[in-house]
Amino acid sequence: MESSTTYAIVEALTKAIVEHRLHPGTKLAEQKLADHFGVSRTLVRQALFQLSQNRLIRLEPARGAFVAAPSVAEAKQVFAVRRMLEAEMTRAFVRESTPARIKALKDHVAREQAAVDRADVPSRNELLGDFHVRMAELMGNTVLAQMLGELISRCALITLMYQSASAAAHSHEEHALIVKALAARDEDTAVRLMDEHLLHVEANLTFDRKVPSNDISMALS
Amino acid sequence: MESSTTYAIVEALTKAIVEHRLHPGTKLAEQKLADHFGVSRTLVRQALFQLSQNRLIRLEPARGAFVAAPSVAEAKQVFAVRRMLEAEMTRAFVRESTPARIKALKDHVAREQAAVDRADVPSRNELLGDFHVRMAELMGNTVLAQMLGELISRCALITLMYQSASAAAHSHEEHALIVKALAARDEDTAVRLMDEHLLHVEANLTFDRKVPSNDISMALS
DNA sequence: TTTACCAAAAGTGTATACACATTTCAGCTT
DNA sequence: AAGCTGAAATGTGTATACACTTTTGGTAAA
Repeated sequence: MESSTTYAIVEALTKAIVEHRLHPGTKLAEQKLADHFGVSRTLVRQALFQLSQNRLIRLEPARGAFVAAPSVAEAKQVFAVRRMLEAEMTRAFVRESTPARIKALKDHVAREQAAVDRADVPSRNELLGDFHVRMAELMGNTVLAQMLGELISRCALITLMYQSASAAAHSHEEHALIVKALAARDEDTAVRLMDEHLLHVEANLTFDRKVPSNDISMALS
Repeated sequence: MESSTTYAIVEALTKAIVEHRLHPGTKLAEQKLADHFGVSRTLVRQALFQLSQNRLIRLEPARGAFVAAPSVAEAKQVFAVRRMLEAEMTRAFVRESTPARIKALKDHVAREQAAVDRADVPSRNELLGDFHVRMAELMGNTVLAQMLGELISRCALITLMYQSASAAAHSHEEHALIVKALAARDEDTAVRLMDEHLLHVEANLTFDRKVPSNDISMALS
């Protein structure tokens, strides 16, 4: 089972949704997508189902697929869970910290810095989200990493793209501070900084709604 | 989109897997399942894909679907994440506790007691797992509840069914103690009890492997 | 002008067909 | 007897067909 074609469709749609070329509420008609990708509806349906599991789209029975529009309440819940998870993760990170792990995080923050400097918006957003996943991965807990990845991508729609440039820079600085505290093995500070960081990101979300674009091909091309 | 027929297939297979009528490693051939449920392979494939997302089965390209066999390492990771999440959840529960929420948990524990008393194994196992999901639901955080539900079902294969009767009774007693601490608004005790409870459950897992049964119809009937 | 209705168009839900990959197993070789 | 080979059988991957539902758009009645 499992086709890489389906995966390519999922990736393309995910990118388009996260980058807001496809606005929340936009209908994703199967045949149109099939034509665009040059495949049958079968593969498109598989991709749509997968995207629905990632909460990037909603599937309505007999009506079709629509780009999701996560509510404010849902975003708050996601952040509440992230704070729970990441506070403990940070604590565990300090306790089991190794030079290699610290270095890996420092490298990541350096890449963030580079992306921020050259105003590379897509890279910047991806790296800012990946910081958190990277921490989980470094802990060697793939389940945790996947879970966090899910949570983050779930509100990528909101968190990543609705963030302003200054908010992004702010996020990056906070990541740097967190790494500094981790390196110093200052557990309480690291945990506090992580918690505050997530609260800041949450507070900076903007929840504006835009008009659906109805030209899917244009958005994907 | 989304068919209730597919859902029924997912439920039936989930039940069969969790209750170990289908052993880890068993191949789930699409046509056989289709015949058994009286539908086409289309719906079976949808169901299998969904089950693979829940980690109850593995999909191997061009080879088919097999009942998953979570490794010890994976189970430990799942429990590590659960401890993170549930420690914080317990803390939050105490802080935002209300009489209604306490009562709901007490009722749940009473139902557990009943199931344990009448040695109703399926109900007992379901209720023991649901205790944790119930707490999340009571917090009003559906995202958290879903996430926990996912984690729990992910290792339902291991946790629920490989538990002995005495371990189940032990779990139930610990739930009762946790609720007691919650009712007393004793945050530290509640958190500690929850953490210990999860460690106990983890410690009691048995990781024996059984021979695959190759008669799917029999297992499902 | 607005609302109600119905037929055509478009779209989803499921089954089936067929191409291609994997597994199985009989027959051959060593 | 054990191992290799290849053809048949089995099974998955994708496309297509068709039934049924929703949406659309136009016409007629209020």
